[in-house]
Amino acid sequence: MPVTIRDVARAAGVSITTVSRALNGYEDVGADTRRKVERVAAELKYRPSAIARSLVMNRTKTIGLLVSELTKEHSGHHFMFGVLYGIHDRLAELGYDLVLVSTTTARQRLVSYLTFCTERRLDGVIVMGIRMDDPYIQEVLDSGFPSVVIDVPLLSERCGYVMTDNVFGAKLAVRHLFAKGHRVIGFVNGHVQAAVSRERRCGYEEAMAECGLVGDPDWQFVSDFTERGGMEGCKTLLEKNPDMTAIFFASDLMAMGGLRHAQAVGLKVPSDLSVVGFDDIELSQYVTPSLSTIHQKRYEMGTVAADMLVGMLDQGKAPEGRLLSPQLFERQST
Amino acid sequence: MPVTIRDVARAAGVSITTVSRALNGYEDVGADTRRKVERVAAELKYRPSAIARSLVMNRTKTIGLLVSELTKEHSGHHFMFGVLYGIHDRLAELGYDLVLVSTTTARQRLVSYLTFCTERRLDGVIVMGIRMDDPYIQEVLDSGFPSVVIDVPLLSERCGYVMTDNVFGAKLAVRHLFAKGHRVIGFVNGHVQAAVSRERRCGYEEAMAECGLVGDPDWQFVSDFTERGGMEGCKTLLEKNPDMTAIFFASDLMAMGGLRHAQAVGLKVPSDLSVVGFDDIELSQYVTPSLSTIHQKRYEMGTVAADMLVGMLDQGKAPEGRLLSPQLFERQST
DNA sequence: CTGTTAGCGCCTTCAC
DNA sequence: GTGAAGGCGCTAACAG
Repeated sequence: MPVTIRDVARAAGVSITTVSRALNGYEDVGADTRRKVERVAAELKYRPSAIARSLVMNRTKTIGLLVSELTKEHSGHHFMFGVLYGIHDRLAELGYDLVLVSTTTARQRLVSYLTFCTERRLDGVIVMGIRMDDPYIQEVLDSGFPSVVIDVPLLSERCGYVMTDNVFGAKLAVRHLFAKGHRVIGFVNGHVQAAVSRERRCGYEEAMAECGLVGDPDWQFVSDFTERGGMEGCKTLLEKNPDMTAIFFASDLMAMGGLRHAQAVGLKVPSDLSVVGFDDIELSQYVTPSLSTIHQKRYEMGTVAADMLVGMLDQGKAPEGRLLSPQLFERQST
Repeated sequence: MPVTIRDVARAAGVSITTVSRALNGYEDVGADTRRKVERVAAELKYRPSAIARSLVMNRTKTIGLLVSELTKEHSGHHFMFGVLYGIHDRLAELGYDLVLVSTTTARQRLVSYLTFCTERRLDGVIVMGIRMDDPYIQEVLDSGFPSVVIDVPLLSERCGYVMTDNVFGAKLAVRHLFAKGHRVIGFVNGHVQAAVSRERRCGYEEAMAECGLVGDPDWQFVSDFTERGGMEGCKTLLEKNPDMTAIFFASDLMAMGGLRHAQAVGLKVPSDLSVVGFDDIELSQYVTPSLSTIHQKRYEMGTVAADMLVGMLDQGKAPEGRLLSPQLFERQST
């Protein structure tokens, strides 16, 4: 039904090839021929079929965003949205489309990510919000599909990554609490399957050591990034360590749980207990007391990931590992 | 490079046609032929090219999500994410892909939505977060592109819509405040370009009349859905009407601004001033005092929109207008 | 400079 | 039940 290149060729009285060349900016076309073709194409409202082009060029100019747990309610959403924006905006600038690929749906649990990507002939993928132990994701990465992973340090021939410098971020948090006079500083971490958890823990321990504080295992609690988990972590740490005056949470949502617990047991924040989160989700400005936290550059993570992937695709650049510096945002909870 | 249907045919010792039929579940294929083809296809890890199929079938099984203002910071995000999830999940179940189409980027400001949709040969579009007066969007809707619009009541041959029953929602809010004993109830609305604003205003005025309250124009303020705008609206209304004891805001974010202003001028919520929002964004549970609000079924709006569009596409169903009932969530601010 | 000839990978009549 | 053509809309050699 739509007007094809053939229609334009006929109307302009030239061959299909010439139309193709004229419209794609090739130099070897007569100036007036080109003008005529352009005029006719415009008059006919010709829209070249990206599908047909993809078939012959063997490139779809489309990249997939692989996300797991893209469900109604999930603790990682706050973070992922920001990244999504960055990815989308930059990809659009670079002339790439973005299709969402999630694994939450019944249908997609049957077909692997890899099948999906291959069938759609995606040029590359950006992976986000996926646990390191996800069986399907490994398949994609092993397949040599050009990819960039958010928040997991995986580097190979065709796979780069971008993440926040979590070690540094955790150090910022601990140093801040130390500077505020705290000496018994707890740490509530996220689940072990997240690479960021390892790094944040590492940063916590290193910073504690730097500050000359002994690291007691009882000062740490492994949770799951949820608010409920944060409450539990806060409760446990305070019970085990009555002298604890500050806790660093590996996510804002967990810190919210911490604030809630403190309130429940009548502890004043920040005077009785100081709290630092991680992420700087929007919520953290709004709660009372507002939450001091480590800000991650979400949007920038997205643009960097998009740039890296397209660089690999269009310019054959090598994938790399990029660390973005986080920042401490001091608010009322410390 | 990837294995094609021809490779499978050769390896199975049958024709391309037979492979196609066997793999696509046609009946007129010998039982053992089918088994053999399936086995060979699996062994070779054959992945049919969605691109090639699209070209010949003239259908991409891809729908576009048109969003404007998909920027780093925007007041509508909270709402749009929920809808996005619903759309994506349902579309995946139905075998459709979702590509994001936004207009924020430099490149896309040059090409209209319509051009984009046509070139990608999208099967349909879902439109969300777009002002009614957006010049480009009209182009898409006029073009007869199968579409479903979120939050704007546009109904035509190829265009349906889904939105919350905003009139009813606003009434819920006003009735609730009335039931709490308030008689001077203000209303801070969003910008006029949003269809929902008209409806919420309508619901406010009708409910006021139902309650036997005279509607003073000074009780209303037209703002812009932002927190800052909400602050301003709250301030203005209270200055003009010192006896005002309750305000209904057309969005939670504006209500946040209201809460902030109240706090700034030393008004206690809810005793001095009661506040009701609209949307039930996540924030509203976390602020202190937590915000009473009109809950919108965001995820469901997405699934309904996806169902409607695919119904039009796959079953030739007629587009329709669907209203979803909101709910009052009573919290501490009233 | 421009047209002709081949496909890209797949589905679909139409014969056998 | 199966295969042989033809073509979806476009680009890419290769000739002239």
